[in-house]
Amino acid sequence: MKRHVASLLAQALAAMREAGELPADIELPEVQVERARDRAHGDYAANTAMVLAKPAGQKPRELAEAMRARLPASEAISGVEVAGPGFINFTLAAAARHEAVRAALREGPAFGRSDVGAGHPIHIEYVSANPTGPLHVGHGRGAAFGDALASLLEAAGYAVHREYYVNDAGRQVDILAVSLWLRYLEAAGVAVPFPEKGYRGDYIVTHARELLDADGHAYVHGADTVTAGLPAEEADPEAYLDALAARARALLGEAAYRRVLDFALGAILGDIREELAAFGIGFDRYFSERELADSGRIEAAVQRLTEAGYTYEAEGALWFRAAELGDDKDRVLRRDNGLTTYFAADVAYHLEKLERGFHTLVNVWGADHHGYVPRVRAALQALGVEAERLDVRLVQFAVLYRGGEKLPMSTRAGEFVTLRELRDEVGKDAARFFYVMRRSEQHMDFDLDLAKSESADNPVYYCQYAHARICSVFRQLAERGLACQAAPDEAALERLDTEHEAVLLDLIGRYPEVIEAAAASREPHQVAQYLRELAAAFHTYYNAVPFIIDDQALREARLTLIRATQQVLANGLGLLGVDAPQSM
RNA sequence: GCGCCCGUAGCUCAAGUGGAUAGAGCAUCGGCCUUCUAAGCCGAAGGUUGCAGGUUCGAACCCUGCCGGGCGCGCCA
Repeated sequence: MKRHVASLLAQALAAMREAGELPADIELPEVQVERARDRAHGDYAANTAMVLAKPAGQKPRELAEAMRARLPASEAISGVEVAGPGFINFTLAAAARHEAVRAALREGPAFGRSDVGAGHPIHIEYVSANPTGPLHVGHGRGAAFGDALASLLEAAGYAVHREYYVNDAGRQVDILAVSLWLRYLEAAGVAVPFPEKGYRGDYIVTHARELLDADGHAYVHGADTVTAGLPAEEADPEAYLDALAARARALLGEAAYRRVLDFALGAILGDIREELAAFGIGFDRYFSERELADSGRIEAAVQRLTEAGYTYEAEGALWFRAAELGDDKDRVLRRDNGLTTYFAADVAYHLEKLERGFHTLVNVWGADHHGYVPRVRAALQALGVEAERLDVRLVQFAVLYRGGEKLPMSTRAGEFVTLRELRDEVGKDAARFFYVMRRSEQHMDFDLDLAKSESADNPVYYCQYAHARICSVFRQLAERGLACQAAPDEAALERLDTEHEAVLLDLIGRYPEVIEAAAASREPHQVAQYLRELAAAFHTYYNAVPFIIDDQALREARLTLIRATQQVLANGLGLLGVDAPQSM
């Protein structure tokens, strides 16, 4: 519809130029049509006349009037007015307004979906939490946001691939293996002091026992053998930990060490996947950093940067000239000990994604990684990749509140709240809705009490209740031995003449545009915001107007309207990963 | 110190990405009410969009400088 209005305007402009009402030498602007913010301004508004006023050397309002005179007639438009500083406002004909309701019921779950993405392959990476411990509430927001965004892009017609990048290589994984091994020794009765910087969580103890159950005492060594000759921990806890890891590898041998490491990774990744599944999130692929390294792609990526002339050696390391491409400083690709950096792996990963055929890459990262964006951008740029192909969405952490008190959150002290705990407390639906209710870059306060409350104050509850309430109306209808007999296309929607109904009709008609706009700007919160508006409009309607009335034609018109509302609520909530319950 | 993000009603946040009179929900105040679903419904009040300049027909949005908050500034991942 928006496009239809825009094309009418474009035709008007062309006609004006043809008639000599516009200078032939000026460039015609791209016609912008938007939804009128105020219903008193009709349904759609165009600012074309104001944009054109200056180059055309005419007054905006006069220009608008001239355009109005040249507009082709359209069945969908019942009125055109010039208002304010020079807006051209369009009012939809009733039939066009009703079409949205009929389309919602005809298309069902597909209503709101479009093909603007044209099947364009798009890769979206999110969560990607290190496999060294359970997901916490910081990951939760990235998970909810990333998944909603992926669904949104799908709804807009993109071929979406969801991926989780697993950092299963490098030092932290060795520390994980050592941590688990030490807990395993404890479980087997060998007491080795647990290092300060090891992973101290209970989950390590649990999985260590599982390893003992599975493999028996195969990896047991005496406490003295484990610690003999290691540097003092007090002097340098990190160096001690590395020495301990080296010792584990030496004592166990490569195969057994690898077994312990893989067991630890598998167990923790299993926990993570389980939690994500309970959170309603699944990935098309878990991409292993280790496989990336084994495939030689990291070396290849470094090589390509070198061939492109963007590397140099200094202080024993290989550097990438990031500063030439907008970063603050140059970055190390290969350390003086010969190992490649995390950054090098990430360059390789991004290249690999592009080679898989994804034209657009979306990365959902925690906002604490923002300093990392310029160097990745720089690397892609150095390899000739257009900057627009990578979109990094930064997600701020949420601060939890309970009873008006801020919950302490410190990863170092190990007192982080896990996603599991959050879900146990407020439920999947509330958690997911709250997480995506705000713009991702916005710092956000997460009120646990509100999320839990079963009241209209709770936005999730409010939206879900609207859906359940409509279901309930139809149950009531059946109990009275009635059914909505009119097919959507036959319902007498012209009988809907209250302001409440006008608002609902308007909102339903806007849904496809909301999806398209939210996908284009990659902002799922627009959908959440819209759903609150829709639910509010429905509840107000419900309170003001009875549905189950004697006048059959009017009754069925109203039932058709709320059935369409129900469909849109279900579709929108579905995009956000929130259930639309039949009853509450 | 440098860089990025943020600053909107008492509180939590929107504002279709430069449009018309900056909107919701809590909380506050004033009425009503006990209904297809019940935890209510209707209305009012609440603002120099951190401050000061600038850009233009038009700025919460773009530019500059301050103020305040968050994060980042490893040959860690």
